[in-house]
Amino acid sequence: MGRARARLGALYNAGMSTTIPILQTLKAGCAACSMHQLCLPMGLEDADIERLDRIIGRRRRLARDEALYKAGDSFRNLYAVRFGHFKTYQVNAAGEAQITGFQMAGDLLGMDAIGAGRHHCDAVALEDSEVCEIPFANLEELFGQVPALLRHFHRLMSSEITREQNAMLLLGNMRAEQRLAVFLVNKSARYAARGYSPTQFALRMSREDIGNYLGLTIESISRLLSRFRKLGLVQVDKREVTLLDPARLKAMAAGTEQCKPMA
Amino acid sequence: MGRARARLGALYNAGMSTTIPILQTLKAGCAACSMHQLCLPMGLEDADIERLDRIIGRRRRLARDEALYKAGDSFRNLYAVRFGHFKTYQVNAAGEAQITGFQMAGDLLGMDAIGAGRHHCDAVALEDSEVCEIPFANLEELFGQVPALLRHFHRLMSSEITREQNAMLLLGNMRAEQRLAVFLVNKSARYAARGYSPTQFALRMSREDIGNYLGLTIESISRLLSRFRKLGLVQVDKREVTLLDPARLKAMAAGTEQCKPMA
DNA sequence: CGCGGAATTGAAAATACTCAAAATTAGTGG
DNA sequence: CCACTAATTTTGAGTATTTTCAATTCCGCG
Repeated sequence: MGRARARLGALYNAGMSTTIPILQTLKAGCAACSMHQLCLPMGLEDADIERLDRIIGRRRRLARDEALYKAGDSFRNLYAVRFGHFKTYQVNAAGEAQITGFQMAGDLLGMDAIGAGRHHCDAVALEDSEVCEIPFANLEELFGQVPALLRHFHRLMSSEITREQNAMLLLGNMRAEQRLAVFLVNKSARYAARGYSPTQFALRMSREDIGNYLGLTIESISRLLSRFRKLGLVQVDKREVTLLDPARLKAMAAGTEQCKPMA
Repeated sequence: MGRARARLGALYNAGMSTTIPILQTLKAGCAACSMHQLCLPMGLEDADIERLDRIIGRRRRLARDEALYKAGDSFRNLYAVRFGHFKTYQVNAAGEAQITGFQMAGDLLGMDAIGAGRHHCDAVALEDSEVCEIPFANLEELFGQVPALLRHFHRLMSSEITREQNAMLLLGNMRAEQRLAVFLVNKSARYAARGYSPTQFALRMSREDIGNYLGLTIESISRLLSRFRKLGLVQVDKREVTLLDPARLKAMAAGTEQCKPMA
């Protein structure tokens, strides 16, 4: 986690993480963004989307393993993921990390920093990604003029609270097997909401990240995936996952069914 | 948890949970409330506190074990705790609960319901308590007129996210001993912030509730408390706790120190 | 072709859980 | 106010799930 060094120069070099002029020119705004049904502009009228567009800052591209922000950075912007995937994690006094979430296109990053005016987790790209920078001060101004925007923002923050309460439920009283089922079913639903296949998708994160997020070790994740595979619940090829029995997985996620390790 | 029936008629009868006329008359508003430095009106000017006062609904008293709201209830109000203590918990498909937080005077309840317009956890009084009902629709109106209020509200929601991320860290990668240390140190800090002793306070919740919150069993909590007691870290009498070695407890909470069970 | 990170698998160990019983405390009714 | 009953807490013994440690294997990439 903390030891993950940015592997620059894979597809993008360090310079790419700053704004690319040609993209600025091509910038089409929220209305044209495929995520505007999920993201901050959701439900806004065209005129209001326009106003939102005007305050949105530059786009930022991040190479895999590059940090969008780090704990301790002062808070100025929220970020909307345009494409790619991120993880956010907190590091405790002993230097161990806990991943608190995985974010994908349409998700908003940085809301936890509003309270203290300072980020207290790291946000790192899991693959080459792009975000919209949303200067929070400007957004606050706009809230006064676009009530629908404010209301949606509150819904987003509230949903973030709900998401984390669900994570507490998972970490607090589910067995390993159920945790992984919940994880897979969740990912499935999130891809479905974005128009992708609910049964076939790529995990963007390492087994270690999954384990960390679910409060388990990498070995446990590996063993569980093997078990799920042997039971015909999933098909796994590297990070490509196919859910072969979504119904059973959902039942396991709900806790109404379980699977024993085979003899 | 789910089986806890409201034990009415202890100090207050069922009728007390509705508004008591004499209290309405005596109602002095936020400015006079001892919690206004921590609660929603924090940092507001007198004139704005006045405006906030005008939208605040009735006060509600709750007897021990009485529910302020239940999962599924439609969301209309936020609640500010005036005195007493609450727990919020979510129930999963299998009927098991996970306590997601303990709230005390000055805390705001219900923010997680804004997103869906519906509560998805139960909030239950741990002792006889009182809350201010804050109609959210009115609060939203006021946001447009009192920017400082909106800003503080955002800080509160954001802090709620932060709190839950810390809970994830706790549940995801701390051992039992460290979890309990964090719990005690947290309580200590929260009482200190309210002007009470940081070293001596009453736990308002059962061992079962503590265990549930920390992702441990009641037996583990009991054993850990015994161990802490034998090591001279705390003194425990029923639910009365005295922190005898706060420094050591803080070190344990931070993960820089640990204590083995004695031979 | 070989290096290195990531993932898998196995065996042993540890932490926390379950089950059970006893002790203590709180609540209820006489 | 006391006694009885129910609920909560404590403690013990045995167990289970998950971790830890270790050894391979797999794969991408130079």
